[in-house]
Order: sequence, then C-alpha cells, then structure tokens
Amino acid sequence: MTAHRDRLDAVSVSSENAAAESVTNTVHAERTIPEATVARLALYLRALTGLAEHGTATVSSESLATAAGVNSAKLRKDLSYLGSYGVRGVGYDVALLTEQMRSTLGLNENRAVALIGLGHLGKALAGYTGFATRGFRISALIDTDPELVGTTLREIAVQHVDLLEQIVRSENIAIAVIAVPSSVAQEVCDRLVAAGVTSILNFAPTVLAVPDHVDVRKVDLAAELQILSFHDNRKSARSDAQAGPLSAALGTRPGGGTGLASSTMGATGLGSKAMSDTAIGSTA
Amino acid sequence: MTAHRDRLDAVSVSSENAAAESVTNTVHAERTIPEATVARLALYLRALTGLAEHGTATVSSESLATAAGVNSAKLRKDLSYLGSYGVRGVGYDVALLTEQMRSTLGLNENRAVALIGLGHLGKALAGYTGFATRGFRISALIDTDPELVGTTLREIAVQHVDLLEQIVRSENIAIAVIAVPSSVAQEVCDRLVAAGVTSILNFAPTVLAVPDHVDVRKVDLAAELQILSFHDNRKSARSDAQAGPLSAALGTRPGGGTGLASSTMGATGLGSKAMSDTAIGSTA
DNA sequence: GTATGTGAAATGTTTCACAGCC
DNA sequence: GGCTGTGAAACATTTCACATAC
Repeated sequence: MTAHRDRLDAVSVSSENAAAESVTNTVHAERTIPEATVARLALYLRALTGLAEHGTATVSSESLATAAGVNSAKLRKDLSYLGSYGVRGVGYDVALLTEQMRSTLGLNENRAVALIGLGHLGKALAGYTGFATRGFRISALIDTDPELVGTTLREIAVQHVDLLEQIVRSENIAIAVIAVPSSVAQEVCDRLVAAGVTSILNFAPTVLAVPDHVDVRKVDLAAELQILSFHDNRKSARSDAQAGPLSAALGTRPGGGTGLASSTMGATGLGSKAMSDTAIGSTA
Repeated sequence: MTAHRDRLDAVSVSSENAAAESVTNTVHAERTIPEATVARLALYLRALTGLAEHGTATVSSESLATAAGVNSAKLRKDLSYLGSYGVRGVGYDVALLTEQMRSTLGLNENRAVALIGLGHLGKALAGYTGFATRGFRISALIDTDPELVGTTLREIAVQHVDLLEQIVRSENIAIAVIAVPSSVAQEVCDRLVAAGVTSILNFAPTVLAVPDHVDVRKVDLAAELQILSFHDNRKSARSDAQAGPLSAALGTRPGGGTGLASSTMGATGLGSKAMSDTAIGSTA
C-alpha cells in the first residue's frame, strides 16, 4: 500500500575476496550469487522447512515469498541464481529446493563451530536447538570461568580458553562465535585466527581487525535499536508537526495495511507456553 | 588489497513509509537519509564515544572511518547527509558530531523500551549496560514464568505478560524487543502492536506479520551462521579444487592483508578478565 | 491457464576524484 | 598542505513485464 522500505543493513561488515570471482566448482556449475541473495537464502530455507513440516510438496514463488517475508519477483530472481529448480506453471518442489539450498549454503557437511564466552548470551546460543538441524554442530564451548569449565552444556564440555588453539586444530574448526565482553574480543579473535579459524560471528560491540582471508559478521544489538529509534523518531516528528495538512494518516489509519489479524487471540492469551527460555530456540 | 565485499544484509525486513518522504522538521532542516547510512550511524556513534573517552577533540574522516571499520569516502558521504559539521583542513569536532548524531538518531529522548521474554537471551539483553548510555531505558521486563515474575533484574521488576497492554500504555512505550520462543512471538507481537508499539526488534526466528505503520527489525542468529557457512564453503571449494592453477593464493598468502597484529598477546593471554558475562555488555 | 526464469529499467549504494575552504 | 563536501561514474539490488514452458 504505502511506500516501502525493504531493509538491508548494519549487522555485519566483512572483508574477503571470496564472493566476487566466478569459481565454477562442484558438480552443478555454480553461478556467482550476489551477497544480498545469499543473505536471504537462510530465510527461504527456514520457510521451506516450515512448509515441509506441514506436508507441502510443491510451492509457488508467491507463497514461498509470503512465508519468507519478501516479494515474489525477488524470490524468483534469487532462486534463479541457484539454477532452475522450479517447474513453470507449477512451482517449486519443496524437497528438491531445500536440498539445493542446503548444498549451496554448504550445510550438508555439519560444520564444526566453536562458541567462546558462556555468559547469558553464550548460553542462549549454546541452547539454540536450531543449529544441529541447520547444518552446524557446536563442537566446542570455551570460557575462562572456573565455575563453568568442566561442566557440560547440552552434552558438550566447557573447556578452558587456554586450550583454544589446541581445540580449534584438533576439531578442525573453521567457524567461531565470539560472545565475550568487548574488552577481550580482539584478543580472542586473534587467537582464533592464528589457530586457523576463517569465519567469525562477533557479538561484541567492537570492530575486529582480521587478516584479509577471514570473514567477520557482526551482530550489534545496540545498533539495531538505534536504527529503530531513528525511524520511530521520524514517525513521531511527522505526527507531531504536520498533524493536519496533507497525508495525515498514521493515527487515523483504518486498521493497518498488510491486512492481518491484528489481535485474534483471547486478550490475555499465551496459555501456558513458557516464554522464558531460548528466544532463539524452537523449530526450523 | 584484494577485492572487497562490504556487507549489508539479512538482519531485518521492515515495512514502513517513514524513511522515504522528505519530512523537513526539527530546527536544522533534515535531509532524507539513505537507509544504508542510517544503519552505519550507530557504528560511527560508538567510534566517536570511544574517541571521546580517549580525550580526542577532533578527528579526521580517515581515522574515524578506520575506527568504525569503513572507508573514509563512505564516512564523509554519510556524514554529509547530516549536514556540514566538519571543518575543511581540520576534521570533525568529536563532541559536536556526537551530539548531531544522537539527535538525528533520536537518542536524546531516553526512549522507553519493553523487553519481552527473559530466557538466557532476554537476560543477556536486560544486562546490557550499553542501553542506558545509548539513549534507551528498559522500562519494562515481561515474562510468564512465575519464578521470574516479581523478581527484579538490574532494579527493574519483572512483570507478568497479562499486564502487557497496561504497561505499554502507561509507560508510553513505542519500542519493544521480542525475545520469546517463536511459537509465541506472533502472539506477543500482535498484543504489542494493539497496545501501541510501533517499532519491534525481533529475535525469534519468525516472520512477524504487522500492520504497515509498524517497523520490524529482525536478528536471526542461524541465518548469520549460514551466511558465514556459505562463504566458508566457497573458500574451501577454491583451495581444494584449483589448488594450483591461477591465483592460488589463500593458504600460501604471505601473512594476511589488512596488515595487523595477528597475535601480539602472550600466547595463553587473557589474564583474569572474566569472559563469561554479557558478551554484549561493556563500554561505548 | 498458470507460474517460472530473466532481460532490461529503475532505484539505491559505493567509490572516485576534485573543487572549495581552512 | 591537508581535509571536507559533493557531483558524477561505477556498481549492486530491486522491480517490471513478458517470453517461455508446462
């Protein structure tokens, strides 16, 4: 209805020469997939998993797009980079597409991931059941806290950071998640890189310096909130100031736009499902 | 050195008519700031805060850019959207620029934020000291767990979700953070929206359906890992397959690229600083 | 008839390079 | 001489619209 803003953003800055070149490896000759598309593949994959659970065998670009929260043109263009796995006049085979996507993302190798830092955030990540089903295996939990070292979380032993290099090498870990305070993030990062890690997901609010061949993605909570704040600011500025002239919609709006059940559950719903644990957890 | 990829991405999909139009409000007539730029302002702000702590009064686009992890041309263009707050031949005044930026992001109003879901992730977020100093005040913690309701976290009482609407209205909350399991995320979202929340940061791996006037940003941990996985996959594919022909760099690379101290601390460093808590926490 | 796959247009973002000011 | 501010070029992403295939 109204003007749109399909967001991109803040969460990450990487440096690498990986994505650009045309590599043409693996059996079904791979095209060069745009970054923006790669970032959305994960969304599609989740949507597909959901469909598979519902027993759907075939899906149109239109429905899959809706499920993933994008428009169908974008979805089709994105999928076209993986190759032609749809059938005109019919749609996409859920299983086939899922497989194709997992293979493109390299999720069929059950990649070993190390998680460093087991504060609340680290624990939340460690408890994330989604990893296993999504092609990752947390094969190392690392911290300094003597209270934690030696205990196990989800059947994985927490080891001392002194053993970091050793663990990374013996487990052949290429991907690591940094969930330590920013004061030690660079230090941990350096050691990971020296030990051979080539991809890092960083939750500390620091700009990590890494050599060229290492990929860093960053998740910055405060930044996310600030971006929201900016938009919110704009909104209130608008309704405050020109609360009359032209398109004075907003407050007066009939009921929304993306036409949806604004609140269909019984007022104080939320039966008994616990809200507390693993926000990240759950299905797909 | 090598080809670059300055990442954008996955973390969010919003729908709103806010950013597009030229609003021209507040005193110093505001231009229309591109989304990509908004997403980076938070980074700059953090870098500025760091500089201020070090007592730096003036900074060049070059150094600020380095501190924020972007290149100087981009930084200058970004700053130019806020107006001209630099001095040619000199640089930017740290205090002035900080102030300008905070005002642009709407951080001078100490926005009330509600946090719903106090599992590990929620606790990590609640414990994030950065919020207060960055213009946000967590003014409500909400969960269903009877063990939690009634207790306090960082001096804020945990309240039952039954009171959600009431709290949102009385505290005048416009921004909410959803850290509940995805099974109840949409439900919580609907109630927040009905109560008047207009901006949501969602940690549940679900596509939230919201009316047009509501902004949703999403942080998707599994997606982030999958994006890393994709790049990692490409890397190993390359070194495996064509480990000889043309540009067979990678493994043989002299030492990196972004020339930096690869590992300057004493081998098993990390003195005594606890790594465990609040990965997100700390300065700036 | 229906829905994919994709060139070509429109839009958005980054980088270049230099005029303008200190 | 040094550094900002910004048009204009290069590049990337999204959207359109339709030929193509079932």
